[in-house]
Amino acid sequence: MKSAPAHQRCAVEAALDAIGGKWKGLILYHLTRSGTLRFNELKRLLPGVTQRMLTKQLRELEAEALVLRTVYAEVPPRVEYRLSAEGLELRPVIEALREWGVRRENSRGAGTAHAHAC
Amino acid sequence: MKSAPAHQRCAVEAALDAIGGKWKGLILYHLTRSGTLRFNELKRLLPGVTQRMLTKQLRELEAEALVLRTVYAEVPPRVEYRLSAEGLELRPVIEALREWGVRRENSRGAGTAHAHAC
DNA sequence: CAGGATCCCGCGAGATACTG
DNA sequence: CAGTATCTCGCGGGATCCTG
Repeated sequence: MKSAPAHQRCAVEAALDAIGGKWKGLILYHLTRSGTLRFNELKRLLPGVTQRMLTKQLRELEAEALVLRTVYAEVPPRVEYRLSAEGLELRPVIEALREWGVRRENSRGAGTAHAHAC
Repeated sequence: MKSAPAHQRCAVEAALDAIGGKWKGLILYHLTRSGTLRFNELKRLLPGVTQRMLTKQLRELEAEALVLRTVYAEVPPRVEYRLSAEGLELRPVIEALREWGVRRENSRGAGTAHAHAC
């Protein structure tokens, strides 16, 4: 737990603290789409992320109880990540954000073609 | 021609790029609530932000066409910030985020009293 | 009041090597 | 495969001073 700055935090501030990390938004987005993802699957979906950063972001999301981590005692090891109940409640937020992004994308390059990789 | 990163950016990625800065979420939130805010008003609403950072974040939001900046030729100078039409369309996102934050806040400290400063 | 210009430091984050 | 452990560097961002 982090030391509170003794400042009256509003809900939006707290929310942004929980999901505002560099890769957290995208991680949550991909988990809402895929349901369950292994470490390397997630890594492939996040172009440019390093293992170190991905691990760190996942650990923080886990600490916020937004993401669940399941380790299977196998060889080779398998670790799966999925949203917790609390994390699933972020879906409306993510969906609204996605819709905004799509509308924005369309109203910009009004003529050009659009391919969606994700 | 630029060397293409050859990576297909999705709408969510682009959206997070636009509003993912350190203070941008909170700035947008306060602008949705207040409609119009002067520089120092905004600064007071963001505890811990420095002028430098606030200026930088506002400039970036302006460059993304999410925030409009109006300068009044007065003495002392007055500068007002408000959301553009495109920025206003973020309201559903921000509102969904706020609701999530409030629900989360309540389900955590289930017994304790809650005062809302903002 | 609303910034711009400078200086400067810490740590965020990349690269690499190693491991259960 | 899914991570830790180190070392390292750059720049994000704070502090301070100046100005229209």
